[in-house]
Amino acid sequence: MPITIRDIARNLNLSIAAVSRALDGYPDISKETRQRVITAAREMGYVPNRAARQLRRQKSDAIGYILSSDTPRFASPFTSEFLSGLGDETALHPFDLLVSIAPPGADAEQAIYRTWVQSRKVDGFILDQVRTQDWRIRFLTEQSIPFVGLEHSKDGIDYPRVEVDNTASMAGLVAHLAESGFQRIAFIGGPDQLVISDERLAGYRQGLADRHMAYDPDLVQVSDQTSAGAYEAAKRLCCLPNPPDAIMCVNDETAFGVIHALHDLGLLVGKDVAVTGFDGVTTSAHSDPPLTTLDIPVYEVARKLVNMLAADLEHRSLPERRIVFTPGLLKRRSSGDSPS
Amino acid sequence: MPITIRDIARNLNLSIAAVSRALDGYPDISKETRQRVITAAREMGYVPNRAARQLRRQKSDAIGYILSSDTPRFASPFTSEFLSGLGDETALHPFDLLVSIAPPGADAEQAIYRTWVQSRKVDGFILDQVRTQDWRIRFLTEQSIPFVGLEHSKDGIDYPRVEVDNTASMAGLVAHLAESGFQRIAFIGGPDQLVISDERLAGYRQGLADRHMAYDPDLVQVSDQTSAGAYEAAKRLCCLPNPPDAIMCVNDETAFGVIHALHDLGLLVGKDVAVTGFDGVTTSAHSDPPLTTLDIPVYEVARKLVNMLAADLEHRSLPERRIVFTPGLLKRRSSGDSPS
DNA sequence: TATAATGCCTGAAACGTTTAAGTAGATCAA
DNA sequence: TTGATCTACTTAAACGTTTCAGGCATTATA
Repeated sequence: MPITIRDIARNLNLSIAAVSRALDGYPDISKETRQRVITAAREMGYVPNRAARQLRRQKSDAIGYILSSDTPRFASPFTSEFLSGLGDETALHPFDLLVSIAPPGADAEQAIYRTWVQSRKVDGFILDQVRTQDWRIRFLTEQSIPFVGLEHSKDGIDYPRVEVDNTASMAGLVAHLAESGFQRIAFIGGPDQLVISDERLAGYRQGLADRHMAYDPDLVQVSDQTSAGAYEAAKRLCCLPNPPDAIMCVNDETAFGVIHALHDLGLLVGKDVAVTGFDGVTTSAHSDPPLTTLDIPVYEVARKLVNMLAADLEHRSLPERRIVFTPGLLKRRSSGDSPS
Repeated sequence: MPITIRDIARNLNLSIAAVSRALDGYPDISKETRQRVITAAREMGYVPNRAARQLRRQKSDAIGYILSSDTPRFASPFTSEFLSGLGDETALHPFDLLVSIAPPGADAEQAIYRTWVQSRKVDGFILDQVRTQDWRIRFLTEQSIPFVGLEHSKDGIDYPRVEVDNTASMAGLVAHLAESGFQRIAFIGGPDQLVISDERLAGYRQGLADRHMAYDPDLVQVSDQTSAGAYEAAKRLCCLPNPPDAIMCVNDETAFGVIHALHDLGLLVGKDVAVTGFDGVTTSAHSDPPLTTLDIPVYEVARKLVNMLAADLEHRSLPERRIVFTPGLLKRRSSGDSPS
């Protein structure tokens, strides 16, 4: 039987209220009593019962992250780096991290968010894979549940968030490919509700325009951010009468699938066809060949998000409600650069 | 304000007890009443308050996984595949998954397990990175907290677990290297309290003995399962007066560090020096060159563990208290095999 | 000296469930 | 008719906290 506050009270001949207040540091308990309580608590190995505290305080001291079904898999390098940041940072705050997966289907996703909100399982949410129109953002705003997001939806709601400068950096990457001599540049995007798909595609188009290169709709494929999906998309591109000599991808995972497909087609990646990713996951440095990509510090981004949410939940004012990261261009062999 | 059982009771002119029992399916509620309750609950969007339920039932419906500080990082491929399995499988059960990280130091680790147990944060634990003498296993057994583990400690306690046939498979891998013509085989292990370090080293030694190859203690390095640590260990090995022509690693992460070091030393991996890993994480297929490794279905293993724990917590009897996986040998270019 | 203020503590209610124990009313056996 | 047995509920206590509203000394103020 775990020790309760009542045991301490009995031992010290105090009321449970006094013990509770002493532990919480209320000023109407004498210094001396507080000391006695604190040492007794430690000696007896007291740990507050979470459920009781939650029930009374009406909060859970937990933050939630629900993997969207748009996210390929729990195990994708992006997700794992992201989770890693979330986990490491939450550990530094008095919060728990609750992770789950939304079953596929919009209804199922709504159900799980609703349940978590209603059952007060968590006090706030971390959102990623934000969509241009995102019901989650409207829902949580309505319910006044704190949340932070990676990327900004177009719902016209201002929430604490981290953004990546997708458009400009993609345009820059187009320029890099063009300078390396690649002429016919394709793009494989993700599900098109996603903000990143939208913005990265926009950057691709802007990059082409900047260099006065023609935009060919045949060269734009929609995929699902998985390497399996990308494998198929790449094959479709290579079957075109006039196939591309460069394939830009919405994320690294997609790029890995493309590289795989090109290998299978006997094409030399970085020479016959350039490939680029987006995210700069650590494994991108170890692919064969190493992947040219736009590096976002995923781990840091995740930590920042937790930080923002924690500040919000603790009613500290946020230093910045909006943080913009500009990805760094990592030129590697997949776009023809010689090994460093 | 979320809907409570009390709101339903008021609406239907029933006692809260009746509503509670109706929802829980007790037989002393008439079919008809139960139906009314259930539909009302659905219509009103009732979701039970977890904290209240936990407090009353004295359980949390959550299972815990605390990353050991022996684990390199949240973001290692092994961990992420493992987490992925845990997450996917818990989602299929009426449990939450609570993940945290033990701060370094044995005391800090004890503190977090104690806190989780005492505060009843979770009903059971998943343990990995099991050590030959593992206080966690003794502690949880003492406290009668259910848990399952990956690998079996030598504490003489019988608990539900998944084991990998480390020794035999490592011995087999030695044979494969020897057959490929590698003569001087080194081994980089992990922290030596770990069961896997122990058993994989034993397998290495047995493999040498099987082929009547000499065991040279200089060729055995202890590292920390990270690629950074392995990088250093590999350099130490290569500086020996009589350096190895093959390096076997306790896990894939270690192998990645070794490959990196060999690249930097200008050695050709798979030709000058063979490298092998252990785990068969998905990224091992995409390293440069692809890694020869012993494949454990990490994802499946994690799911099995959750399954076992869930069965235990739900008082279903376990079909098997001990599951042994035999890793498959993936021969790839890092040990000299030509690309398939 | 009466009254107010202060310091330090207690009692009791509340959070939303679950569950043991109790109770009307109907049914049934003798 | 009496009492036993069911059925279908209700009452109330409990889980371990937090917190509101006092309350009793002691000290300060008028």
